[in-house]
Amino acid sequence: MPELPEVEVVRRGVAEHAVGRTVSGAEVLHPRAVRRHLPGPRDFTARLAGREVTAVRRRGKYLWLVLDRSEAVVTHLGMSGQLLFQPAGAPDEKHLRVRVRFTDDGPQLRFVDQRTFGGLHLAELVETGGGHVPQPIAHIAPDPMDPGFDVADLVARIRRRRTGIKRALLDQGLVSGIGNIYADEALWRARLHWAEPTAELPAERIRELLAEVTAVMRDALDAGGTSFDALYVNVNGESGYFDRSLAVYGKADGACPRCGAAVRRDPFMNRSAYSCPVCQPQPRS
DNA sequence: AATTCGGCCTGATTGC
DNA sequence: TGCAATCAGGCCGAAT
Repeated sequence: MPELPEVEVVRRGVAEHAVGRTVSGAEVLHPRAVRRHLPGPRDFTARLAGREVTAVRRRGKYLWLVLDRSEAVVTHLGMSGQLLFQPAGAPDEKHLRVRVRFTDDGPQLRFVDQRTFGGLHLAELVETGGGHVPQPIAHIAPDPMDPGFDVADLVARIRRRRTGIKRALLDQGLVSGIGNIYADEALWRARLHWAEPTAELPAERIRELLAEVTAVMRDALDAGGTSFDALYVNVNGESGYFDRSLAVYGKADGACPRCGAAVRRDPFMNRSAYSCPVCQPQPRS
C-alpha cells in the first residue's frame, strides 16, 4: 500500500522527530524485520547504539536515516509497515518488530509491521549519478520527485522496452515510487490501457502519462497520502484522505468519474488492474 | 540481456 | 459455527 506519497509523509515525520537525536539502544522483537541486515540482529543493535541521526532521505519507496556521513538505517515499509513515534511508556503494538530508543528518553521510534514484508538494515552510502544512496538500493531508479529525475531519458528507456506500459511503470529499476494504486490512477488520467505496448507508444503520450503520474502523486501528498484502513498511517498514527479521490483503483463495477461506465478489474501479475473500458480501450493487438 | 514469475507474510473477508 | 480458500502486493532471485 505505501507508495511514494505515503513514504514521503512518513519521511517528513521521521525527519521532524529523529534528526539531531542520538540512539541509546535498539531492540529487535522479530528477526525477520532485520533479515536484510546480513550480520544479524545483534550486530544491528550493537552498531546503532551511540549514533546520531543527521538526516532522513528517500528514493521511491525506500527511506533511510543518515548516521554520520557514510552510513544509514535503510527502511522499506513493504505492504503493512509503519514507523511510529511513541512515548516510552506506551504499550507495545501487537506487531511491534523493532524499537529504537534515544538518549533523551523521549519518544521511541517503533517499526510495526503485520506482514513483515518490510524491514530495516544498516548500509553504506555510495555516490551514484543521482546522488548519495545506500549501496543495496543503488539499482533503484530516481523517482518522479527526485531532483535528478530525467524525463527525456526515461521516455527513451520505456520505448526501448518490449512490455506493457503498466509493467514498465511498476519496474523500480526504470522509475521508482510507483505501485499498483498510482499506476492505475495515472493510466486512467492519461486515458491509456495498462497493456499498451511500450514500444508502440508515441514519446508524447509517455510524457503525458509521466506528467499524470507526478500530478496524482502530488495530489495524494497534499491529502496526506492514501489509506484504506488503519494499516497505512503517518508517524503519529493518522491516516491520509486520498482514497476518497481515487477514480478507479479498487472500484470494480463503480462508475468512471469521467464517463460513468462501469470500472473493470482485470487479472494482472497475480493481482489486479483497474480501468475504464470506455476511456481506456484495449489495444488492438 | 531483458523480461516474467513464484515465494515470502498475516489478517479480513468470503464461501461451503 | 468452523474451517479453508482467497486476496491484498513490493521486492528479490530464479527461471525463461
